[in-house]
Amino acid sequence: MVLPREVLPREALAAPALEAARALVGALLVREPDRIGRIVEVEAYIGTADRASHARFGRTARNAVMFGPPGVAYVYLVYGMYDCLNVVVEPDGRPAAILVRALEPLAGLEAMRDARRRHAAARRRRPGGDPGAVPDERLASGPGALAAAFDIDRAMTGLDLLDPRSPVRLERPAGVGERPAVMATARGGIDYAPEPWRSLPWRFVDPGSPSLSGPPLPGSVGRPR
DNA sequence: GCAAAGATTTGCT
DNA sequence: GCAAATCTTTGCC
Repeated sequence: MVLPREVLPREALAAPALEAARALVGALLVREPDRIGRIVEVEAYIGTADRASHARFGRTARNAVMFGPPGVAYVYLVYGMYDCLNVVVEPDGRPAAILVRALEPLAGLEAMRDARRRHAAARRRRPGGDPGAVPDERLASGPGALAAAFDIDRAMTGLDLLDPRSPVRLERPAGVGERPAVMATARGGIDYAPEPWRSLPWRFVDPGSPSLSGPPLPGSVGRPR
């Protein structure tokens, strides 16, 4: 991208999870050598009491990194098919993670399209559709699609996303940048969780983005995204 | 050791 | 709007 960038400061992610989540909206996800996306949708999963969080069973082999220091990647496989990228937040010892649900593609769109096609072909079950045919702005809309477009998988769990040498990094435009307006809504895909967890407004989006996943925002016009 | 369910996506009815 | 695809993680016997 044209503008100068800098790695996100770790303090922004050591903050309480809801603050860290807001700070991630508008940040950049960089995938070496050529892919960049602007984060426009995230969800927070906080503590062992959150009945929607993987940390609700306490510390296990899978979620161990959630209990570690902030800025580290936690990638898990969902429904046996899709990898999902989380950013560990809050200080060491407190289990919290932010699920990165959607990006606005900024650079490397062809690489994203190729990666989507490659991952779809690997799951050679269903004939028909071509995931590489989605419009540019939807190449990384949804956590599974995002991980596919950026070639992110479970082997990257534990990777420091704030290390300038990491192949996947969190950055931001350098200098004094205006941050986007952020809207809070309920999290999705957690019908298994009881109230109040199911309805907590722990999903944060840039409401102006054409790259959001899921149903239309409350109050938005019924135009398709 | 086995059964159940899941932080999703896609295509078809 | 609904259901299938797919396999790891977790819980319970």
